[in-house]
Amino acid sequence: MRESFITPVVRTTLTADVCKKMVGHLLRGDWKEGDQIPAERELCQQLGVGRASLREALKALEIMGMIQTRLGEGTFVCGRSEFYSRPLLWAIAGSVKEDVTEITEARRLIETELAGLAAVRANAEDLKKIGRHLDLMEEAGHDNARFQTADIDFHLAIAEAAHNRILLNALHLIRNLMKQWIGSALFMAIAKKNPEQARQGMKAHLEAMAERLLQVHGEVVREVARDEQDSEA
Amino acid sequence: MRESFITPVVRTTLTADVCKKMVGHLLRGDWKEGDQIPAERELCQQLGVGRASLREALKALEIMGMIQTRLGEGTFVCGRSEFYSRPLLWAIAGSVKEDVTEITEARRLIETELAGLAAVRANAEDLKKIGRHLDLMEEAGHDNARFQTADIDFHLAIAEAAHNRILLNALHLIRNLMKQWIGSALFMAIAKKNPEQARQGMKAHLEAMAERLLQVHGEVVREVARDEQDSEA
DNA sequence: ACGTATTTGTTCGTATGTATC
DNA sequence: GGATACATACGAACAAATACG
Repeated sequence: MRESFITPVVRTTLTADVCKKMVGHLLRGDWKEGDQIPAERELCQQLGVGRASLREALKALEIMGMIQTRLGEGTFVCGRSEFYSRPLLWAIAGSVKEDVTEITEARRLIETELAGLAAVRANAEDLKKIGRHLDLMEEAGHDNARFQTADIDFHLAIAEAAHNRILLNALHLIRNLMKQWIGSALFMAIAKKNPEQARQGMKAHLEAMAERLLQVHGEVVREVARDEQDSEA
Repeated sequence: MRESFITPVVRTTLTADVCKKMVGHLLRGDWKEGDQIPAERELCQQLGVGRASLREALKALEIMGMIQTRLGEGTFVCGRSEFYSRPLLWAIAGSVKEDVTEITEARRLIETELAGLAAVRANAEDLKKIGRHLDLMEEAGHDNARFQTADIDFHLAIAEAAHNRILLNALHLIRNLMKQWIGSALFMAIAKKNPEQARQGMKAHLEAMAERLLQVHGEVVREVARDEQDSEA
């Protein structure tokens, strides 16, 4: 059977096709998180495209956070959360330095609600993880570097206990803008499965940090300005 | 004063740097929506990089929906909504049913809170805009296309009245996944500056839409599956 | 209607820096 | 240190589509 119409030419670029195909592989699970995907030159042959076209697709996927290439090593598959949040990061990149108060507000909202969800949904494993990070924070004492790392993990554990990846990613984004501490009352509230108390606990701590954040913001602004000068030169 | 430590070497690729710089131009407004940006070879010289590096950055931006290249014509700047929604399409392409639930939850949270903020912060101009879109929704009647457009603008107007760009952007991203209607009770609550009533109003409407969204999701999955078959052939 | 210049699409060759063993 | 594998980056060249005189 033959088509009587001339097939309408759909103009697609090789790069886009390759991109689509690779996204398919990634989402279908042919390439799993942490896997190393074939080398560039090998992929070229398999796909039957030039190296430049492949690299353009690869770079696009990397900037979107789906894969990560390490010089001299190869290309590896990133986790889902990474690739969900990366485009968001680009999207808000322009508004970041504009207004810290808005970010603070957004964070307070998201984190407060996540704490509430966590209080309802956290399972035994979640609680164990949260408690472990809380211990690490205490152990860190006045070692600021260690404390911050533990603090970040602590917040992340709570967010994970809420079991909502979208909000988790949103928090991921905002988190990088602020380093801060948190008390133990919050953990207790979550452990006791008291959503309202958990919300209030988180809220109070975050509000207490708002002032300190405004100070930090000054440094961030200067840093950003310096970066732009560098790239401008 | 000099640092006694060796500066930690930060490894960045040329492509990423170029990408960053161009995003800066786009967000800063040097290149506006619809504008044609300089030709590839011209940009190469201006930036002092090879064409491959530039093209990799360009392709990444195109796939993210920030720019659009047309063969034989040039490269043009896309609108904001385009570049907000594009990454989501990639992300959603392989999402499973549970993701939709999470997205719905995230949206309910954000939009609910935005409504509450709007009730506190909306000024006269905001209210006028919200009211206008509400009128358009009523005028649309059973014309679904018109109704949806008006509805989207209506939600957007409320979000804008909250005066928080971070949350607005987040909503922007999520909004494209869902088309739905909203009643007028919400508007009244906002006009009356009643935050709690506004929150409840928005919440009820969004929850009512959750079921319908799960139906729509089935269609999306089928559409994506068809696209993949095409690209496989 | 035709041809030319411009612009993106695509490939290849080559040189270099980096990580692993 | 050396060998190997890999990504990084540049430049040249040709193809394809479009715009413009």
